[in-house]
Amino acid sequence: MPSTQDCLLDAAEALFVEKGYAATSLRSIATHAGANLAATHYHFGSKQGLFAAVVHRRVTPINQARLAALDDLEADTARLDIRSVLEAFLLPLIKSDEAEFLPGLIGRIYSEPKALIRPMLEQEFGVVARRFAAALSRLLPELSITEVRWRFHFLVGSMLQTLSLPLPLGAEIAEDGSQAKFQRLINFAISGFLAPEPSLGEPL
Amino acid sequence: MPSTQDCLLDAAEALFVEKGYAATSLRSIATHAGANLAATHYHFGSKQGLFAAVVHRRVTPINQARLAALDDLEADTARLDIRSVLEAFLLPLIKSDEAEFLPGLIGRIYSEPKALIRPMLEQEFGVVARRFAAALSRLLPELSITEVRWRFHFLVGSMLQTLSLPLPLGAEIAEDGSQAKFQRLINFAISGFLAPEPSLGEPL
DNA sequence: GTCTATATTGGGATAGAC
DNA sequence: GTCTATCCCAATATAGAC
Repeated sequence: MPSTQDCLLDAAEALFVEKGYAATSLRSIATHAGANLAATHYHFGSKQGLFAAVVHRRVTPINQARLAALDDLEADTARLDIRSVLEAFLLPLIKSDEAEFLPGLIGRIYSEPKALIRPMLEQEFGVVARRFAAALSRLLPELSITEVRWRFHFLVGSMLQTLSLPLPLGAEIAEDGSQAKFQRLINFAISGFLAPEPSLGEPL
Repeated sequence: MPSTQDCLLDAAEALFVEKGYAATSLRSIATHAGANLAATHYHFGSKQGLFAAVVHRRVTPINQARLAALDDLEADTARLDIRSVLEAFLLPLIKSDEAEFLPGLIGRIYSEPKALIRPMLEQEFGVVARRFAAALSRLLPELSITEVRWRFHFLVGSMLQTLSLPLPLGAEIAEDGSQAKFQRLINFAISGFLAPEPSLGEPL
């Protein structure tokens, strides 16, 4: 029997993913969790505290897996290439045991009111983003570090889009599995990372 | 002197972008617009109606510009290549006169509760997505149409990420202008589109 | 078309018994 | 640690005067 805390976290997660932060009431969370309204305040202090706990619970193991995979790669430079680094970043998303709700949740994180989420973003992902950008930069010494950061930024955007929408806009049906989607994404991104540095003149 | 309707649309847009749909009250919109609370219901019927009007006002001219640019390209096949198609899709975002609030707004659209926004998404963007995917598919005949749609999907994700966050996560400062960001994005995406079709085996 | 005033509902948070 | 009951406030929406 899961604890009340876990029931609340599970219910809150599902509802935040579906409806977003502001549109989800503590009452509905408590109801879905089979718990009492006051229990949310007892355990998490506030709605914001509950949200932070929900995010932290999922993001922490993912980011640990990412950094561990990168550590492994950097300890064995024979396997270190762009593909392996991108896989170290992306595959924890689909390999994790708890990967069921995680995609939608991470998609949500980016979209909540800035005042609420921007600090969490930097705190939860800042270290990871910097370490992966640095690793990629060493593999792409002909690119400026700024350019590498932007390309990583684009990759994150594609990742979030893939996590948020189950299939491309304008498509009929034909769902791929998560694995296939991520294989497509990694293939696309590798090629993007290998592009030459653009000339930033004004011909737009 | 702008009309009350336009004042309401402007204020609503700014607040929806900043705080999201659910977290924005009609009261605050009316206050910022210098209008009355009841005026929102008179002009737009409901909060949802106001939101739809805000989105439609910005998205329609952008999508018209996109389709017009694509029409021009397809009428002059000498200029038709991947870069020109991607530019036809992306440049209206920064060339438009009203491009100030638009980026954040489009970023928002994707993140609101699915029940509210998914139908609008398909209606506002479905045609555009299909036409651009078809154009790209003709330029990349060696790729399956499914693969092309996915790559376009990744591009849209990168675009939204770029519109939503002003600079890459983990970066210090060093802001590029919009033009430079989009040049980087187009350069990255062209290379991605030129990648060979991936083999979708299971080695993940 | 624009206002005031209000009806009605639902939100987050808390006090205090058990 | 969990409950009931309640406070207080903000929300959307509407009715009706001007």
